[in-house]
Amino acid sequence: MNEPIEEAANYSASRYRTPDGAPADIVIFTITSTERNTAKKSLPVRQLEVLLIQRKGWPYQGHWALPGGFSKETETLLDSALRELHEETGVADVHIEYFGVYSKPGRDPRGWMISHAFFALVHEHALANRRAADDAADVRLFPVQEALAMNLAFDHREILEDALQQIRIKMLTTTIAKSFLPEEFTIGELYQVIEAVVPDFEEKNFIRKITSTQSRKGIIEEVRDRKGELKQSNRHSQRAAQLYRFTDYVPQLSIYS
Amino acid sequence: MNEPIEEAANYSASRYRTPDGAPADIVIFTITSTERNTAKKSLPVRQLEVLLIQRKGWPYQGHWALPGGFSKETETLLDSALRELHEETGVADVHIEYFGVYSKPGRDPRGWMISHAFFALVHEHALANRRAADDAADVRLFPVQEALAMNLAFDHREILEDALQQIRIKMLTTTIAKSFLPEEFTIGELYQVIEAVVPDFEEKNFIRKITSTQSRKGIIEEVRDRKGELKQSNRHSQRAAQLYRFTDYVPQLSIYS
DNA sequence: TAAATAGTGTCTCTAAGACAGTATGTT
DNA sequence: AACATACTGTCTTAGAGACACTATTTA
Repeated sequence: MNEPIEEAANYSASRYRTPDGAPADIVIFTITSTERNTAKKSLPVRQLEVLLIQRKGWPYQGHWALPGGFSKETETLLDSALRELHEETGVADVHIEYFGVYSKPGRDPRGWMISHAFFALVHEHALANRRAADDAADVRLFPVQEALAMNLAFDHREILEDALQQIRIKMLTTTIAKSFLPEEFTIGELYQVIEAVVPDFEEKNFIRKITSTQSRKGIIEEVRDRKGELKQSNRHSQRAAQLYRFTDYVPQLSIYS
Repeated sequence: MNEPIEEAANYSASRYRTPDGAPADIVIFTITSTERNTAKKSLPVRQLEVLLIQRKGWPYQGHWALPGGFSKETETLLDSALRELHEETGVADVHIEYFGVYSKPGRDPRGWMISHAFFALVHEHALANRRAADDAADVRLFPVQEALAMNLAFDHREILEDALQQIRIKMLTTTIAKSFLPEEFTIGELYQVIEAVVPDFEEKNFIRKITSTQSRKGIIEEVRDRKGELKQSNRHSQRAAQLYRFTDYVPQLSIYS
């Protein structure tokens, strides 16, 4: 920026073909809870779902697609994604993360579109008051397995697969589980959330490991009330369960130690 | 793609401002070895270095920058990055990975440029026959600490910082160390490579852990010659050291197990 | 024979993993 | 009292962490 301005005159940017747009597409995940019909209190069934919109116009009219929109010159791609997320769901202040670019020639019949993919992790209740935006005929949550079997618009199936792979890895290596949980949660709830995202997750002594292993016990901490008493919840069982919250600590993983 | 073609006529893509280009920038890392001047054979000093080019024209003329180039409509961004990497270094078939997008308004005085950042990990000897490309006045390797202290073009310092953070995490959680090592290497060499990328890496019983810990010993394996004898090397010491190679196994890390 | 790297012995403490057993409080 | 979840006891084996010690070869 410290070059003489007149040099710019010698630069011709438009000698080459330029992209026709830079959309941001968002894979919005949530975990829904459904109560089971049992004799006593029991754990709900938790399922990972993804928000899709039904396209109103050309191309792929009537097909289900990931919500998204074109980025503007005056904003970053993250800004575009946040704007789109807010338009589509009314939520702000959630976990959102960039995870990939899709640039295969011919992927969009409208022209040369380089698409930027984000994933967002949202509480179920935050999606209560969603509505179809201008460019959508309908908005719905689909279980991920169902969405993967659908004939989605563009290369959105590939994007969804990649997003899913990403959050499976991150669920196990970071504390993103907290995006799906209330501030204070039980070990059983945490276990269920991990299971909903990573189907083959299985830890026999989960409660042991996470609460009494030196190297990991810093991840979560017991919740106490003002009197310093341990705070418990019996929302899922007769026997009350200890409540925990995440700390700010994130362990550094390594294959060499 | 199963919509009637004539619908496309109703779509006007150019109602909005479109990007002026989608460059791919590459952070090319290598580890250089310098022999120490000691009485006996000794381990070389290994240093992480990054390849920079000196810009020939406007903007940022004379400044050092990451190599990069504009993507074309007929290729993916990975193709652009590979093309650029090959032009700049003559190498193909190396570890290259996408890691981020840079879209802050005003980041490039030439216009609305959304830049895509890759990192590549290259053997030192592969950079022997590099030369300045058309758009560069000079090409050189810089130690990363030195590069970070320079006044790089555009937002390339930020990109370099992000790339460095990425490879530090990946050095410890994946087997990218093999990109910097020969096919067969000693434990001492592996340790040095990790140290060069992650300065505060320290494992007292490294050889123990990596060779005799059940959960990790699958990462590398001892090399044997045709007769089945253990193969050793004395390139860095009087006492020969066992040679190892990476297997295809990559451990799955988790904070919950 | 000393330099420089490579590797082993040994000890203590903590964690992993399995799994049976106990705890709690409603319907 | 049976259900459904939430833990705890106990045992065995494996790994971490520290650090002094031995091994190998040749300038």
